Amino acid sequence: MKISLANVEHCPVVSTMAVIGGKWKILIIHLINNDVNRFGKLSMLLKHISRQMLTTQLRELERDGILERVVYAEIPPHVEYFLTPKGKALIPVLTALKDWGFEHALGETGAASQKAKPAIPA
Amino acid sequence: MKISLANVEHCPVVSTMAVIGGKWKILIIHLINNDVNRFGKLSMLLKHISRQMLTTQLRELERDGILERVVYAEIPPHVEYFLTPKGKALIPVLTALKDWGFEHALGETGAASQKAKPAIPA
DNA sequence: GGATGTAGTCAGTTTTTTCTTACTCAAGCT
DNA sequence: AGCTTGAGTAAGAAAAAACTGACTACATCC
Repeated sequence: MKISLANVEHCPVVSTMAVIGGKWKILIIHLINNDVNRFGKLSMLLKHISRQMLTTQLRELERDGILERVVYAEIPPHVEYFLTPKGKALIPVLTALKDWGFEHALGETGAASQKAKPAIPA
Repeated sequence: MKISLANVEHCPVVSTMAVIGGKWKILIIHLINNDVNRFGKLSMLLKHISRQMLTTQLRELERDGILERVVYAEIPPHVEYFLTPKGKALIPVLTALKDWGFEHALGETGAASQKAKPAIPA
């Protein structure tokens, strides 16, 4: 989520949204928090994300200090992702989002149902 | 409660993000929660939002049951926006976002590090 | 009889985000 | 000698989000 200098109101909420607002980011954070920490595995679970998107999102999350990228010098390549403390601190946010979603949004809102195209088919 | 990895598409987190993920939505919710409930006032405080954007976001939030639009039959037009109970239930989300932002994102991340004057009263 | 004020709408364009398809690298196996 | 594997890159296109500037309506005030 790109936020131009002109409209950032130095608001902590906006700052946070800038970090987790990407289309796949909270999902990625959630998966990594559940020990899905390899690129291929993430790619498999997030079936409809392109590899490039996944790379981009991972890089941004890394840049923002949310996760750490650990490269093992092996062939074929082996990379693992972990949440940093800063990333783990996002869990309460995840929880709040989840709680609200459970109670108010599952399969009913216009916004949620329009964008169907499930990330992972049931 | 843990989210099943097999059902990420029914993920409440995703549903919630679909509702509040717009560029201005949490800000609008925040302002309305602080009794800024008229179009013109919102437009003034969100200096850099276009009127059309504001209209669109308000309409979407209304469609998603987050806020209620009350029209008074007056000239010049008089419209007020209020959070519904469903919308008020988002306050904990707002709080979680704000808390994380205060502690981890203000003026430091790549995504959110643009500096600006605070224009939104906390 | 023109300006004022509120809450918009409309058409068209630009910017940003996301997707598609093809390609890479280097070791190990067959 | 070629296929497989994991974790990506590159280039370009398509789709979505956001922006711009001009325009509307109508009662009241000056």
